[in-house]
Amino acid sequence: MLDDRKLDVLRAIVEDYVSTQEPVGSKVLVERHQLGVSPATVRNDMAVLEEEGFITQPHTSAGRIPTDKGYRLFVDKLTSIKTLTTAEKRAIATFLQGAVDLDDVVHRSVRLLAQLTQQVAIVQYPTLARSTVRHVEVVSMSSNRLLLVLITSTGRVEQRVVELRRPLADDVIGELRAQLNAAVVGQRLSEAATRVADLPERFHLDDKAVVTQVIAVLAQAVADDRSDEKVAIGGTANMVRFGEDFDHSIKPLLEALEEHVVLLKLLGDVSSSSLVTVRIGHEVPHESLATTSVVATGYGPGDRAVATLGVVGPTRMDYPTSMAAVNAVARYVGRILTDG
Amino acid sequence: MLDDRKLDVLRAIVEDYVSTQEPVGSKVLVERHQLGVSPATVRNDMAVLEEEGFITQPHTSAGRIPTDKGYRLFVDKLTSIKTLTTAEKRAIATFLQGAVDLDDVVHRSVRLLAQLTQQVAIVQYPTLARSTVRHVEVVSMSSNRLLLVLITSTGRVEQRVVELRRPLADDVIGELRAQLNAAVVGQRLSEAATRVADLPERFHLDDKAVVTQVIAVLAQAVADDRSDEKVAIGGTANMVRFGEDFDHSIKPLLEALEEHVVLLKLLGDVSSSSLVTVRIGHEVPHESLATTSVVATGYGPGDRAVATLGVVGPTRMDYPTSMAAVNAVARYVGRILTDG
DNA sequence: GTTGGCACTCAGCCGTTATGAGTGCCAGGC
DNA sequence: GCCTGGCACTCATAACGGCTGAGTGCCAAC
Repeated sequence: MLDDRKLDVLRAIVEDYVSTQEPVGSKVLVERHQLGVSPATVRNDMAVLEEEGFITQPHTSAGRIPTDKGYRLFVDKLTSIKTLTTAEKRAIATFLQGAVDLDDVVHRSVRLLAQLTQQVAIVQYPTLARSTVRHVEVVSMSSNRLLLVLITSTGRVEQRVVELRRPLADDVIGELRAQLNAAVVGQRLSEAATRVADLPERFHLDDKAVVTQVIAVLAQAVADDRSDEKVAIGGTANMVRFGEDFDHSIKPLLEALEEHVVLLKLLGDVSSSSLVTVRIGHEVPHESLATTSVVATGYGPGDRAVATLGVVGPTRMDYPTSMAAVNAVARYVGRILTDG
Repeated sequence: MLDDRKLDVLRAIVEDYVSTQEPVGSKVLVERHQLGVSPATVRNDMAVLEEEGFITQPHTSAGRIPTDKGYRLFVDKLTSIKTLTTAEKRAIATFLQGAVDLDDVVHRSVRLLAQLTQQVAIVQYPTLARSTVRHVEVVSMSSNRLLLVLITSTGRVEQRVVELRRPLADDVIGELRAQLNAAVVGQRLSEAATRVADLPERFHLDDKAVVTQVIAVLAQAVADDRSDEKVAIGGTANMVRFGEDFDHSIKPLLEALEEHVVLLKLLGDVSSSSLVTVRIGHEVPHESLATTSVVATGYGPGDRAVATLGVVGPTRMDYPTSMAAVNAVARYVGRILTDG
C-alpha cells in the first residue's frame, strides 16, 4: 500500500510542517526535497496518505498536515535517534559536571533539556525506594538518643533521630552499624526492610527490643519517602512556541504542570528503560493534552532507571532532536549519579 | 483639584474595570454606582482625572481605563486591606496547619495564595541567615569525625561532617556542645559566626586548633547557604486571565518565573515587614513586566520577616483581595513557623 | 505509473458601509 | 458656580462582498 516514495513524501511533509508550522502543499514539497517526481504525482501520493489517515487537510484549499498517526509512523519508521555532535556532547557533560549536589543535578538537567529542545522539560527526582544503599551511619547523640543517617546511591541523605527505650552500649552500637551495613549496602531501599528483618535475632536478649525499634525507624524512613512525587520543571517560556490557541494547548498544559501527579503520569513508567518513549497527541494519558506530545525516558545510576525525565511539546515538534536530547541528557545524568 | 466625588469616580472606574476587563463609560458608571449625578457630570470629572493622568482612553470613542498612577492612588487612598471572614481565616489556618515540614509549609502556602487570589503566587524560602538558631548538636561519629547538626527557628536542618585533625575527648565534645548552644541559641545565624569567634580561647591549648576548625565549618555552613535564592511558584495556570496579549505580558512573565534571581527582585526587600508592598506596572523593577503588578510582604516566625511572599498579576487586578490574601497568608505562615 | 492541464474550492485579504458606544462642548437651569 | 440634557462628532468594530491565489482533484495524454 505505502511504497517507499509515499513514505518519503510523508517524511518530507512532517519535516516541512515541523519547521514552517504551516500546511505544506505539493508544489513546495517537490521544490524543497529531491523527490524526483512532479507535483501531480505527489498529489496522488498525498491522496493515498490522507485516505490511510496519516495526513489531513485543515480546509479544502490548504496543504496537508500530519495526523497523530502520521507522526507515529514517522517516529517509528522514518527516523532514528540522532547522534549529537561531539561538541554538543562535551557541552552537556561539562554543564552537568559542575553540579554540587543532587538538587543541583536535577535543576541543571531540566534547564539543559529545555534549552536543547526548546520545549518544556520535566525531570523527576530519583526515587529513594529504587536507589541503593551506599552507607548507613549510626551515631549516639546521648545515652538514649540515636541518630540514623542513610546515604543512597543517588546522593540523597536521610536522617532520623530515635528515642531509645533503654540505652545501648557503645560496642553494641558499633555492632549494629556493622551488621546494618553488611546487610543493606548495595541493596535497593525497597528491599532494605526485609533484609534487616532478622537482625534483632543476632543481638542479646536485652538489646533485641531496642534494635527492633531502630530498624522500624529505618524502615519507616524509607516508607515515608515521597521524593518520587517530586519533579522539576523548566523551559515554560518555550510554551510561547506552542501557538496562539491558548485554551486548547497552553492552559491545559499549565494546569498539568501544577499537578505533579498528572506530570508523573505523563512521563510514564520507569520500566521502559533503555529506549526513549514517545507519546503523541491522543496517546498522551490526559484528554485535555490531545495536541501535545511527550518524549521521555528513564535514567539512573549505571543503566538502572530510578526515575524519568523528558520534554512536553506540541505534536508538531522536532521529534528527532527531542529524542536525541532526552536520550543524551538521561545518559549523562546517569553517569553523574554513578560517579558522584 | 480632586474633590471627593472625583475620587469616588476613580474608585468606581477601577472597580468596574477590574471586574469587567473593559473600558468603562460614563453612562454605565452612574448606573452601577450610586454617584447621585448625571453622566454628563461624570464626564466632566473624567476629563479632569484624565488631565491629571489617573485614567486614559484606549481610543477616542471608548470608555476610560485607569493608568498606573490611577491604580496607585486607588491603592494608597481609596482602599484599605480587606479583612477576611472568619470562615476564610479558619480555612487558611487549617490548610496550613496540616503541613508536615518546612517544604510542605512553603508548597501549601503557594497553592493557597494562588487559589485565594487567582493569580500567580511566589513564596521565597525562609533565609537561613535571617532565622535564629534553635539548637546545635555535636556528635562524635568516630574518633576523628564529628557531626554538626544545626536546627533553625524555621525548621531547617543543616548538617556537616568535620574531619578532625586530632581526636577530641568525649568530655571536651560535651563542653563544646554546651558552649556552642549557650553562645548562639536564639541568635540570628548571620551573627552566629561572630558570637562563637572567641570560643576557642576557653579550651585547653591542645584542643584550641580543633575547636577553631569545628567553628570554621559551622560558619562555612551558614555562609554556603543559598536557600534564600530558592522560591516556590504556583498558580501559573491563572495566567490565562492575563488576557490574550501573549508577547506583552505572558511570555515575559514566564521568562521571569524561570529566573529566580529576577523573581526575588520582584518580591522586593524583606525589610518592609509589617505592611503589604504593592508595585504597579512601571514600578515593577523589570522593564518587560510593565503591565504587571506585584503584591508582596515579608513573613517569618513571630513578626520578624525572614523571607517574602506575594502574588504577580496584571495591573488590572483586584488589589484589595490580593492584599488581604497576601497579608493573611504571611501572618499565618509566620505563626506556623513560630509554633512548629 | 507519471505528467501537464484545467476547473474548482475556499481561507484570507482588502475596501466599503453601517452601527453604536462614548465623548466633548454648549446653552440653559438650579 | 455647578449640574444637566441635548447634540454633533469620532472611531473601533462588525458585517458584507468581491477578489486573489494557493492548493486540490480529476482526466486525458505520454
